Amino acid sequence: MDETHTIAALAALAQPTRLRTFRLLVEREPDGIAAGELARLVDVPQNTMSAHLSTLAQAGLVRGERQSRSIIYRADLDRFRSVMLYLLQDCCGGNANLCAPLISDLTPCCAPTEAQAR
Amino acid sequence: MDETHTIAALAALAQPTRLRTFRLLVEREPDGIAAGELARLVDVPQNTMSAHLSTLAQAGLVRGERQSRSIIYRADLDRFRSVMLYLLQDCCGGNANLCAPLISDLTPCCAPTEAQAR
DNA sequence: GAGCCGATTCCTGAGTCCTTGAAACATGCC
DNA sequence: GGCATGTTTCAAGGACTCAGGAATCGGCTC
Repeated sequence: MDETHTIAALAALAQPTRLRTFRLLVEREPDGIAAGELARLVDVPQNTMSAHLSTLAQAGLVRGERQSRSIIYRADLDRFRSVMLYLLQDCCGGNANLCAPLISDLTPCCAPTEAQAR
Repeated sequence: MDETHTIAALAALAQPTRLRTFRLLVEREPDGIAAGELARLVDVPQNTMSAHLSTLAQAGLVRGERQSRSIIYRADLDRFRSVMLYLLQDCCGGNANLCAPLISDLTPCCAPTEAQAR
């Protein structure tokens, strides 16, 4: 994950329709949602949604897969996680105070299990 | 932290000069850096930097404080952290798999101490 | 093949962002 | 006051973004 990719991801998420869309897709992992249903859920025309999905896809945050007539979109959690990590990296390189409270806030809801810890 | 503020923060960071500037400020917490020195470090004209700093300030990510002739800018880590939390919230609300590896990646460098844990 | 449906592509007008020269403002020092 | 320094504000042009109507494409069913 480098600066260019991070900028693309941030720009992709810095737009109400796209942020909502992406959050819907994160919620619905790993099932995904069809493009048309996304348009309905977010209440925008299909072509508008298509343009936004293409932005998100270009940023690597979502991926679409054709399934008969529909195209099912899914969030790429790995990519999203690495964007977050890139942004939080600085804290490791000199400012542990940034991450520590964040981890504290995050841990109660979904602490890593033994199996997941590396 | 609501959607509007999050969008503003993401848009503010989704620009190379501003992202670099913000990361410099995070590194240099809690000392801060003067506007002019930031312009020199990032290699942009002073007025360009001033415009970017004003965007970052409007998003709540940085704050400037006059100190004699200079204006010292500092990153607002609390604000930044709450943006991150907003983005990661979904994982708590339905998708623990997103956060767990992130916590694992983050913990080695800066685990919360007893005093900081809530 | 004909028709339909889901999705994308093309296009265009309106709006916003980025940059930078020039001007203005604030502060400190003589 | 006069001047230098650090910073912001103003204005303008070029580039990019967003939304949605119209046309097009791909795939299914009959």
